[in-house]
Amino acid sequence: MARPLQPLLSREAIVAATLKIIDVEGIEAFSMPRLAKVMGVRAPSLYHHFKNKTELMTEVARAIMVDTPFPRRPADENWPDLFVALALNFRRSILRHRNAAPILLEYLPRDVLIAMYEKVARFLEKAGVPQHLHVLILDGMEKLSLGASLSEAMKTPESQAQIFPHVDAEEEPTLTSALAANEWSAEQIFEQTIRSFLAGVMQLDAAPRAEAPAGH
Amino acid sequence: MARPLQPLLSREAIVAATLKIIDVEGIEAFSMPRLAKVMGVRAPSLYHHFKNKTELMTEVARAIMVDTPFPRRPADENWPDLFVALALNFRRSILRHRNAAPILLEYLPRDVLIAMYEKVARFLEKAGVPQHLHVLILDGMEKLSLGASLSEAMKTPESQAQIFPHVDAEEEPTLTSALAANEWSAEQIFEQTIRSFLAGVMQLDAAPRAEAPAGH
DNA sequence: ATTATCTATAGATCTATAGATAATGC
DNA sequence: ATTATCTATAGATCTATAGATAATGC
Repeated sequence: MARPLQPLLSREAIVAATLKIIDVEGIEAFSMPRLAKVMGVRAPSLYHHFKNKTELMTEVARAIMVDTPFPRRPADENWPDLFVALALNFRRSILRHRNAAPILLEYLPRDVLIAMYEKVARFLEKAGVPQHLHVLILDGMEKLSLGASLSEAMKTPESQAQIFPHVDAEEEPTLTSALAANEWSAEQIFEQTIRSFLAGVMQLDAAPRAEAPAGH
Repeated sequence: MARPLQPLLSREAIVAATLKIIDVEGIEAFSMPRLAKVMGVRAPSLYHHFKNKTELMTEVARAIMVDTPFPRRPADENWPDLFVALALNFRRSILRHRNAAPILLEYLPRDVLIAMYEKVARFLEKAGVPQHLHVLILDGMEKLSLGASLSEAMKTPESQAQIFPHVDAEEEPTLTSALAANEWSAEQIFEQTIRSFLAGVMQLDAAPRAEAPAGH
């Protein structure tokens, strides 16, 4: 065919097709020839749009995170709600493409996150949260969101319902009864964890610090 | 050679050699022929000890986690110290083999973790931490430890010193000044995050709950 | 008989480049 | 001249199995 009348490929379409293959067939099903076949072209044509597979995967990881919605800002005194909402959106973005979790780990789009954190830091400032806590708060939220989402994403379909898979009532009686006493779903635990973390961080400021006994 | 006088291979030695290749040359350098060469045998001999690559990788992930030391138990009233110590040990285990992080994500040895959580749950019970909080505490610690360790492990050598890589002072002034105001190293933030989370969880119990107004 | 190696190899890919070709836009 | 496809292919692997072989242990 040589050059077609209308372009058959675009970076966006290639990224979308890549995600679709990974979502449906899993990450090991992906290859450039497989992608080409899905898009009705030959593999070398893909290299006209991406210089190599790494560049494509970088873009895929970005696509997973980039349209995580930034939540409506709550009233200043309810600032923790922003984190709950943002963390849940983050989690939802990752779980929408759970098969792609390893790609996200490898190609985590730092710049996308950083742009969000700048917005959040501005909000924290406006809400009167002491500046020396901002990095702790942002980093903690990132780690919790990543840990929760990635480990959730890697669960097998069978173990998706359970908080902790593979617990044996005989061998782990205490843990088994703790699980029975737990009142929350995985998502509720996630929310509660974020809220507890933030509440604990604020205690740091309420209590006098070694370097600066008075509050800020 | 056919059967040698002394066995050349063992599961332990194969796992150790696998980790060494991955540690030194990275995950993409690993293959069964490469492993065989390092061990001075031919690739098919490896299949006498592991039925396939997945079985080997499962064992590798297990080896990374399995000798995470369980910390000395602190006095009951200092129970959060157990989590700080355990989380740091967990983190250290992962960072000892940072190139293997993707394998750990894919083959997370649930049973190893579960055995630890049973021990921790027993300690929490003894220390008088309300049972309905145990799962929240364990899950939160797991997510924080995983998120922090995996994202730390994936950092490039250049960005390992920074809390947030790729922050631009022009584009992210608020975040930049928050970073300047941060007093902690990555490890200190990690410890502080764990402590804050646990402090926040305990507030849940101090405050009356909807279902059960009084404490437990 | 079982164990632990080997040789040989099926069979399936993959990534990426070189260079041809035809359509497009200046 | 540039763009977007194609054909052809170099070149490098990989995983895993079948079946041979020789040492071991009962």
